[in-house]
Amino acid sequence: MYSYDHPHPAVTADIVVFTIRDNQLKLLLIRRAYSPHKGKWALPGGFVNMNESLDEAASRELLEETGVSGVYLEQLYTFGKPKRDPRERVITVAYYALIPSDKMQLQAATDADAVGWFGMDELPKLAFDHEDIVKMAHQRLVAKLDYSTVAFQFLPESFTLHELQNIYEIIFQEETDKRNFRKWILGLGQIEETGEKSTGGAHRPAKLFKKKFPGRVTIIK
Amino acid sequence: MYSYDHPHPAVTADIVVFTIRDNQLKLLLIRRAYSPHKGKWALPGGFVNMNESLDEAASRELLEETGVSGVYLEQLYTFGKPKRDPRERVITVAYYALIPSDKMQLQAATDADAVGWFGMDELPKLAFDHEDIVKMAHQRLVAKLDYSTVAFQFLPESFTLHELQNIYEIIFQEETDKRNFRKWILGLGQIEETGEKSTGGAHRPAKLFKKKFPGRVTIIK
DNA sequence: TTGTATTAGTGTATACAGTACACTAACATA
DNA sequence: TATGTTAGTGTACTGTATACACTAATACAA
Repeated sequence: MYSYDHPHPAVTADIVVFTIRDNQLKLLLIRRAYSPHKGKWALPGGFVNMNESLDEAASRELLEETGVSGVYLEQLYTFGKPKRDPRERVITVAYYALIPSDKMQLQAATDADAVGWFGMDELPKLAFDHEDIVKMAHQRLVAKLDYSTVAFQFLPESFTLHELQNIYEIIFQEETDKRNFRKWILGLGQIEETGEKSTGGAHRPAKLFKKKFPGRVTIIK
Repeated sequence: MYSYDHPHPAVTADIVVFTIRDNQLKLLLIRRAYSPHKGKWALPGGFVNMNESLDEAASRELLEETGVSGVYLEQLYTFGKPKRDPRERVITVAYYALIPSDKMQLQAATDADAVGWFGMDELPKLAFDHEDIVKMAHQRLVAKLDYSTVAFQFLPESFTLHELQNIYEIIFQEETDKRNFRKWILGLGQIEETGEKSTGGAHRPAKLFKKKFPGRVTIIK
């Protein structure tokens, strides 16, 4: 039992987990096992412990609920309307995470029934105000493509220029000229050839590239 | 006495209040009357009440501690390292506010001794981690000048182009070409002539302008 | 082995936005 | 009426963004 002389809200860290799969921007959701909103889909997340920072809480929850660690994670916004949660006053510090396509299989580490990936245009009805959180995360992601290298966080270690262009086209929902894209992306000076070539397709093999600064998200222009 | 079956942090809303005065970007600080950090300067702010949203808490605190209302206020970031406050776990949802020069006299509404405006390059040592908060607010402000019309929030109802240019130069800390600035700012289509002219100077009077969408901050480019 | 389907890879011309730059206009005051 | 001070204006140049079409290299099937 913990007592205070003035009322305190509960604080959670919830995470909007994005990945790209099947040529779609997808979102990880968890089906709630308990009331309120039992059976509805919701963002992964949970209470912030007293001895951990907000960032730590977010990455711990991400690991616990999805099995993923070491990915890009950024604080998004804090949501705190009084009646968000019917039980008590809950303030949610929302984060968003970007999972590269090759880390995706880790998703199997969790109970498959309660976890699902949903395309942005086929989202189910969400618990609490999680729809607002998702909307804001999506806006932030789209905005950041314009002035940073966040998109690279969806990439595996080595990749073709076509794969990278695909990521931009999927998120922006519009096609880009191939030559202009290449000129631009190479001009950023953030990627370099590995020397290897892609293999397998019934077509000319593509040069493989890698990030010059893997963990880092750079502000461009 | 308020009891919970797991520990809850306290949540505050603190505000970084900017204005432009004496050709400087200035910050409002409050001298702490009580321990901890008694006597040190700190950001205005306080606990979020259980029946108000975070935005409401921020604008209430702003009003209570500075007498200012109806100004631009935007959530900045949430700070929650475990030992930020020596008393208990405190999570601070930080906001920043922009005060137009003509609303400045309202500052006199508060206890003058405990309140002060400080230029960004003459800040005193701050309580808690408020220096981090200020730094981030300043970065956000500078960044937003590039892609929005936030700077207009420093303007009074009518203003000259020179005054507007000054705001940009002060925040960016660099001079701009007059003709290029005018071409650019008029091209945004966000301001229009009032028909009036400035009066008083020993020089040619300047046309006065007003914002087309006063409350609104537009994303540009 | 040859043909076909498929993706990889490349350059140039044009439009547009950003930048550099200097003089005249209108007022207040001495 | 002369002087000091800020307001106001246009053009040439530079660099970035855009539009656009063909050849290269592989897998596979005939």
